[in-house]
Amino acid sequence: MQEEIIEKKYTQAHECPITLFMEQIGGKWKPVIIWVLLLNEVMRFNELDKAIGGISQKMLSQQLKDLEKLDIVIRKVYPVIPPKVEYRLSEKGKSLEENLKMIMSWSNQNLK
Amino acid sequence: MQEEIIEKKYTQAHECPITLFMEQIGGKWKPVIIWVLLLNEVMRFNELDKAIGGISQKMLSQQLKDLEKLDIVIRKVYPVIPPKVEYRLSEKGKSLEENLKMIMSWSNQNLK
DNA sequence: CAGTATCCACAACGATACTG
DNA sequence: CAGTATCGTTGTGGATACTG
Repeated sequence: MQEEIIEKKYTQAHECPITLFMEQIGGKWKPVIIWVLLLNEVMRFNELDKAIGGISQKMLSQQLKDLEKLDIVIRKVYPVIPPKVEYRLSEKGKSLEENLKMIMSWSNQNLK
Repeated sequence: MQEEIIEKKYTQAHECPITLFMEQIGGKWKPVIIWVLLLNEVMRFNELDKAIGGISQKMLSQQLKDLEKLDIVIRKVYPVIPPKVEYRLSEKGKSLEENLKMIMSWSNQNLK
C-alpha cells in the first residue's frame, strides 16, 4: 500500500501529496499548534498562546481557523462571560502524532 | 528514546524540532525535490526541472543550494562543455525517505 | 477572555532575459 | 546545459489598537 505510493510517478511531481501536506499543514505555526495540543489535550486560546510563545493573536486565531476547517482541530465555545473557548484535536488531528514524532526525531538527529 | 521527545516540554513550543524541520526542509519545493531524487537516484538540473514541473530555474537552483548546505543533496560537476551537473541525495537525504512516505500516506488518506 | 481590524515590513515566489 | 540577474508580485507574518 505504501509501496504503491512510492511507485507512483506524477507527471508533475509538484502535484504530489507531499506538496498538499506542506500547503495545508506546513508553515511556521500549524505543526507547533498541533504538537502542543497533542501534549495537552484541551487548551484555551490564551493557554495556547503562552505554550507556543512568540505567536501573535492574529496568527494564532488564523491558524486555528485553518486547522478547524481541515477537521484537525475542534473548537468548543462556552456561552459565558467572559468567553471561554476550548481547542482540542479531532481524531484526524491525533492521527498526526506518529508523523510529528518521526519528524521531531529526525530533526533532533540531523538539524541544528 | 522517541518517548523522551514527546515528554520534553519546551518553555516556548515554537522552538521545538518540528519548527526547525519546517524552516529548513519545509516550504513549497524542498520536499518535492527530495522526493524526486528518492525516486530517481541521480538527476541533472534540467531533469529535475521537468520532473518537478512548475518550478522556475531560479527557485530550483536556490533550493538545491540550500539542500546542499544542509548536506542533504550532493552536487557533482563535470568540467565539460556544455556543462553537466548531477544531483543526488546524501545518506542524510536518503534517511528522509520514511518521513516522506509517512507524510504522503497520511496526506493521501486525509487531505484533498 | 478571545478574539478583530488595520496597517506595515519583508521574504518567498515567479517571469523574463541573459551568459559562460 | 546549467545556471544568474533583475524586476515585480504575492503571501506570510507581525505590531498595535480596539471590542463583545
